[in-house]
Amino acid sequence: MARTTRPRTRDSRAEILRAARAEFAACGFDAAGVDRIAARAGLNKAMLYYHFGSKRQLYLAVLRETLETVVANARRATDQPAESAIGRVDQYVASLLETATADPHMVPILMRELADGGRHLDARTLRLMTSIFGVVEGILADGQRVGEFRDVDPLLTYLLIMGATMFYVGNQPIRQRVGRMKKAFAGPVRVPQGADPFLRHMRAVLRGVLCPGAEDPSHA
Amino acid sequence: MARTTRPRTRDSRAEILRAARAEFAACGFDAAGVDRIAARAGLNKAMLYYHFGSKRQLYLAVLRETLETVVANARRATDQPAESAIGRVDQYVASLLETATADPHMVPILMRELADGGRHLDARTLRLMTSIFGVVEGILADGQRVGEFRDVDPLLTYLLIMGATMFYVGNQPIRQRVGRMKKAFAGPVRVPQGADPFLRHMRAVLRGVLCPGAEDPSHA
DNA sequence: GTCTATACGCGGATAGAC
DNA sequence: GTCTATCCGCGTATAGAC
Repeated sequence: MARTTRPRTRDSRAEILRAARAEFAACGFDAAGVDRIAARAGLNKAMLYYHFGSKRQLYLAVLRETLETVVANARRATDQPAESAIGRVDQYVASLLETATADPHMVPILMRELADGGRHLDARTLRLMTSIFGVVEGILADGQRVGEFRDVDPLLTYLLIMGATMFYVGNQPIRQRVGRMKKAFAGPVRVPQGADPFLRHMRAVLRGVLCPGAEDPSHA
Repeated sequence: MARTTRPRTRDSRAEILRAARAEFAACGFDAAGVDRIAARAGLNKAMLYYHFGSKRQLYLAVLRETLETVVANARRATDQPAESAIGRVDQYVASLLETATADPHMVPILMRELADGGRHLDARTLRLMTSIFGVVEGILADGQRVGEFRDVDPLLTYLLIMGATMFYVGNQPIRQRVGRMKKAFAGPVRVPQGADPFLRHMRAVLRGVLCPGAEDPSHA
């Protein structure tokens, strides 16, 4: 009964959303073209306005879907009871990286909205962003309550994880280009690829700042 | 003799660059308007093309100027001989944050170019980006040589610092908005502001991951 | 629900006078 | 070096047939 859309619209709505995500990721809101979105979706431009009303509402739908995925994955990953609070932090970071890697459009979309100063965010979408922070905050509070964690600032920790992850994923194109033209450069710079080096690094970083007296062997 | 531009152009070139930086930061390359840039500069649109040839070359000039500032400030800050390698890391982070705060257009410009996958970067500008990495790499190599640092990956460390700094600065508008509408929210979330909390946090983070057996009191 | 056709302004870029 | 005037295509959005 909560069927707001009719049963058999084929899936033009979903098709438009898919196309819009790709276009907004590639161009950003202002530079995105509704013509291109419609073409990518294999539909006509008028259908965009029939289903979403405006370019902006379509963009908001894409943004919400993206943030909802991040929140849902983070909650699912961290709700599994782990043996320790730092284990839940690890699960959060891994979930974030996996989400960001699974959809190559996620990082550009979020980075562009950040560069826009959150200009297009309405209250509901803004709450979604704070929900992601809430996941980190909850884990840190738990760890601090049982004395496993130091009293570090949750927002700074949240931004550290988010910034590092977004940059690691978002920098991949540039890293590859630099690696390809490394002829004239002296440095045999090992360029880390894939999830493992990053996750190991972040485990070391977060243990170092969160856990008191951690002289763990995870640095080898 | 190396006077490529004539003495008295008033400073229309510089004025255009200033206006272009603001516009590119606010909109990104594709969505930026040469009309708006010319208007902001108090000049005519044709002057843009007279001085820079194309929108893209103008954008590249802005990008290079930005990156050159980052590199120059980072080198100046870290070339001062410090008592320890970790002290030079602190100086690098502080220089980066100060540069990013001094010019409010820097972070959006760099984040948008990152979201674009470095699409507009030519070889020369790409080298400028690697120069910033080179600064971090040099400090880490020095510290590792004298046994002060662990053998952490320089690129992952570079991305950690850069990502955290860009997100801390770039998130300020959203943080302020969230703080302003915190009525309906339970959490009395302390929102860190200014340079000091961030720099203290980063000092703790980087000591934890770089320095072996650091049970320092900087966490209080 | 899906399409075609169209309104109408703004996009980058250039020509040419002064 | 600086300006005005202009080319021409693409931008979002809408009207209305089927």
